[in-house]
Amino acid sequence: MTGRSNSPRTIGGPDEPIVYVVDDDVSVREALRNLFRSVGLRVEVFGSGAEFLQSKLPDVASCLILDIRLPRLSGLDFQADLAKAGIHIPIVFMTGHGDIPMTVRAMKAGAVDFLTKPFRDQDMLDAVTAAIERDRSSRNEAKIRSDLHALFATLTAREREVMALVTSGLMNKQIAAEIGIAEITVKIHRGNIMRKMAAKSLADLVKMAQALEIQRPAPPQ
Amino acid sequence: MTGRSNSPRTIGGPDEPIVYVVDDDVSVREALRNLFRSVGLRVEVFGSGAEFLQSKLPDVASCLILDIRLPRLSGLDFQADLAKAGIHIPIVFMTGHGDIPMTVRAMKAGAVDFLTKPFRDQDMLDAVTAAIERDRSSRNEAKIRSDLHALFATLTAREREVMALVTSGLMNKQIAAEIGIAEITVKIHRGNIMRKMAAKSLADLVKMAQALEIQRPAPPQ
DNA sequence: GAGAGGAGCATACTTAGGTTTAGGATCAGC
DNA sequence: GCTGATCCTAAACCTAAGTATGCTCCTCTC
Repeated sequence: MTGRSNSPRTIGGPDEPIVYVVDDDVSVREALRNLFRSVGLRVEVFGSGAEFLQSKLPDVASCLILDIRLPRLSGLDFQADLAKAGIHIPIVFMTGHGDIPMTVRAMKAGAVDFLTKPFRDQDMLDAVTAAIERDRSSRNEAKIRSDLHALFATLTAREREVMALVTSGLMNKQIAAEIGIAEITVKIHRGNIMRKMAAKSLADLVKMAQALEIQRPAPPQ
Repeated sequence: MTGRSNSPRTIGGPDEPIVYVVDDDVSVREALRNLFRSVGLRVEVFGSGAEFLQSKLPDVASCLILDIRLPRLSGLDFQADLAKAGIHIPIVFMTGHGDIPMTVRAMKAGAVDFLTKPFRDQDMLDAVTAAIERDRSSRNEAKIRSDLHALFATLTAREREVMALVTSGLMNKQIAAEIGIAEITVKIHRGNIMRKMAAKSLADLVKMAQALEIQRPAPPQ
């Protein structure tokens, strides 16, 4: 329930998911645009991967419909380029004449689905629904991690060191011995860490350390 | 480095990975048997899925090579049956005449690879190597979870309840108020929990609770 | 060269966590 | 009816954690 509207035709709201279509065939683009608009999805179409890359991508759940056979750059190579560029968007491939190795490569690289033309409208809609749902949850997780990283970034080097040791289960006195400072100083750092990370309890901090994949630094030798 | 032998031909050791081959064509079975043995892999071959199910599977890293077109039960259906039966083994499919929808279905269901006949020996070996590696790490994780569950099973109902509240970050007095007992009793439970779970610190216990996916029980209303 | 920020330490104090000892109450199973 | 397990509690005691005040020293920046 996103509220704000009961209409399935709500298009263009700031939080509405977007379907990007990249295909060199204008008739395919228009057919897909109509299909997605008919179910109330916001659509952006492009004639090439380059065009898609030049557009700015709003920060909302989205997915990409890609023809495997694009004129300049194949869909598979474009998928690889996106991954290298750090753009993670669920991809649904379409193909008129694909083969199994292509399919395997695409799926191994994380494609959501791989549809053969002609496909049923419902199959495409199902794939897009799954893709957007996948993007929604991965965006959620990314948001949580990034918020946590922002807090972690406010820690000083010493505080990070102490945080790793605290969340690995060491007592203050052990930490003090390990890094060669007084126990009282560890307590001060620890208090600062809790405040800066907005942790309400040690359990909280341990979970944050887990999410941040903070490792206890190996002691020298 | 598994040690014990420098020979790549070590076959049949108790910790050696196993490749299972299920194909109704005896010549395919023998060709694959020879291929895998030539690189020192232990192999078991079967003419049907039923035969494979009747054999006992040792607890070592393994993978399954499956023809998509089996006489009685298709490879895809067999894959689904294995999943339903709780048998999780990485599958490498082979096909002489598969299509893209089959490939997509197999990959979505977790297949490691999907090779078209005739395939190059090296492609099969690469797929098997990846599959066994996947099984090895998933077995490792499963082992850790199961050991943890065994410890958790020794806790009484009350201890589990307290563990959930402790690892959610509540103080002893808050836990006592929440479940209506004295703080001293919470401390006793807590001590028992630490001992039974073999946790060396609270941080340790929190990580265990995370791995066990223990949720704090919702307070009534 | 003044100020800010980080790191460190001491003293003093409060609260939280944890153990031991010693019980009482309930319930299942033999 | 006895035994063992579980749950609960109290008193006494000790250790760990956390906070506040006040100070030194160093380094980087304006």
